[in-house]
Amino acid sequence: MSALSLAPRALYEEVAELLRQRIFKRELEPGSWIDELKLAEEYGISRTPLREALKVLAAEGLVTMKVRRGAYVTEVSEKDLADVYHLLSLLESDAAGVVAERATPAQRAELQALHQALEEAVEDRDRFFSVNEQFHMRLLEMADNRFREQMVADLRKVMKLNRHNSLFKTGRITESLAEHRAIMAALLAGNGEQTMQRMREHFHNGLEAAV
Amino acid sequence: MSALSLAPRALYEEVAELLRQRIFKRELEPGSWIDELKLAEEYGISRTPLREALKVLAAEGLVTMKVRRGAYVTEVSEKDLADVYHLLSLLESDAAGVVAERATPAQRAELQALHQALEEAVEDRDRFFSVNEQFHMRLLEMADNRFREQMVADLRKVMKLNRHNSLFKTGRITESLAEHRAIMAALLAGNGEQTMQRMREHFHNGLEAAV
DNA sequence: ATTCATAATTATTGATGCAAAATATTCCCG
DNA sequence: CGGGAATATTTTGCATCAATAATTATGAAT
Repeated sequence: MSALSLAPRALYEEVAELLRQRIFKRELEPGSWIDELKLAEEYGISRTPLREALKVLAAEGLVTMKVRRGAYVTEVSEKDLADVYHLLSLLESDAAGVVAERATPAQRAELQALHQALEEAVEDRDRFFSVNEQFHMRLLEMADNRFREQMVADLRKVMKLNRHNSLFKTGRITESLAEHRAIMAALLAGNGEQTMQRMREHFHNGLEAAV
Repeated sequence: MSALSLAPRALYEEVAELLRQRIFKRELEPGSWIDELKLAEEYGISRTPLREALKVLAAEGLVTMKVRRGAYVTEVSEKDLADVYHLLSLLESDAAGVVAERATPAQRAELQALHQALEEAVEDRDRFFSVNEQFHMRLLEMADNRFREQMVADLRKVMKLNRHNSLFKTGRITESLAEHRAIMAALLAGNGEQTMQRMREHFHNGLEAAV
């Protein structure tokens, strides 16, 4: 148990994070009812902060509140996943286009460095995914739109409700890298339209067949 | 006061709606602190449902929670408004493109009818805006992506925090109508790309100079 | 035996109370 | 008279308690 925290969050925030983890780990299964009393006892807290945490999670789309029937872990259909993925593609592609047109030289260099790290991680699966994640993250931050960042974060959480925990097809590192290379070229050239288009294709190719 | 409601919402939902209205009416000003105790007394309720309502509003971006310092009405900067507008344009344009490609004949007819109503409302300002709102609403619904609908709804709420309550420039009904006509033509032709492009331009032209 | 109604149990929702923390105020000292 | 520390007040945040609504179980009647 982490005794001290530098930025002391409210209890309901802590609980929200704990519940998120349990939902992603499928300890709390989609569609199942969330027993407030049991969880409150389990965490040794009262039901008040737990209820507040559930409201936060409901806003994120992770749980669904039914009037007078409590909270349920959200069930995502195949269509839901496709819808969410479509929006992620739209938002992140646009972000890439914006960055291509507006990024400072320092930012371009940073992305280039991340891309280089990606090239060098081709042998190391885990590292590749980790650096890839970092790249998308930084790109999003550089697009400098907090509302988009929040939306993408929420959409990604919904994506994690899926039993296939990865957003992307496995075993296409080589193709993915080639696409990344093309994206970087357009981005460094400052071509927003092309960057956006290539990022969109990258997403399209990366879509897990699912099911 | 409506005595009976078919779908009885929870108290915190009712309160959330009341607070939304007060925020939009600027009775609660952006940046100002929200006095839980005073509001609870005013509504004759306890702090518990009020606190839950505030969490919902925080998720929508209307209020901002500060640890151990309570809730504040969110302040939106000019940049925030531009960012939100950019995302609305992105999401709604894409929706239009999707509808152009996937709409059923019946849906196309419905949009056509709405457009016709718009043409006929050119003399009546209020009616024009109302029908226009309806058109965008139905289009969004037809795109059939509940996550997008939720996001657009939230973004529009943030937009309403602005003191200029309208999203669009005033006194450009003629131009707006011409753009709508062009959008409809592309939509009825089933040309998704063109519909999207024209909707994006429509948004671009409609952006209030703000400030 | 099956169905409908009523009662009992269970769980959610709202109210109240208490403790900790942050801010404002006051008092004392330089 | 000004600055800083200590105290007091205000307010958040969590816990406990009460009430309302829903579901399930039980019993009676057809």
